[in-house]
Amino acid sequence: METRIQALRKENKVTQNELADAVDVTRQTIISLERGRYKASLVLAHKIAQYFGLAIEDIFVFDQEDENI
Amino acid sequence: METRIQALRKENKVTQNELADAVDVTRQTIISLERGRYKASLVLAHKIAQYFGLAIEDIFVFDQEDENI
DNA sequence: TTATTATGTCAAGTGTCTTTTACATTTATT
DNA sequence: AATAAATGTAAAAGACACTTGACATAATAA
Repeated sequence: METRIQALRKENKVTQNELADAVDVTRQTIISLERGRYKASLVLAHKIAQYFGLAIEDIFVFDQEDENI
Repeated sequence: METRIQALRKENKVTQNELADAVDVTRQTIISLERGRYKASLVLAHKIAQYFGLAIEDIFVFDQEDENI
C-alpha cells in the first residue's frame, strides 16, 4: 500500500506536526505512515482523508501486495 | 463506527463464510466486525468494499465517537 | 425429527498500530 | 555562523486486529 500523505501535505504546505495535531495522533505516527513502516487504522485513515477533503481510496493506494492483511 | 456489512451481506445473499473466504480472513473476523467487537484494518476494509463494489466510506460509517483512534 | 447450514460465544496467542521519550540530522531563518 | 523549525531514527510498552480451535444455538432442509 502506498500513501499520498506526504505529497498532499506538501501540496497544502502542512507540517507533520500540524497534520498530527489535526487528526489527533503523535508526529511519530505520521512519520511512520509516510515512511511506510505500518498502515493506518481505518479511523485514522478516515480522519486524514477528511482533513484533506478526499476519500480514503484517494490517499491510500492499495496494490497487489495487499492480499495479506 | 457502524458498519453495513451485515446488511450488504443479506441484500446480496452472501454467508459469513463466503465473505470471509472472499476477503481472506476467518469467519470469526467477519462476526467480530458485524457485532462491533473491533474495527477492520484499512486493508480489510478495502477488500470488503471491493467485494461489494463500494467505497470504504459507503460501508463503514464514521461517527462522533471516532474522535479516538 | 434428524441432519445440515448459518450464526454465535469464549479464550489464548501472535502480530501490528500507536504512544512516549530521547536524541540526530536536515533545512530555513536571522 | 548560529538558532530554530522540520524531519528523521530507535526502542519499549500498551492496545487492538486477526487467527485458531472448540463448542453452542438457530434456522433450514431432508
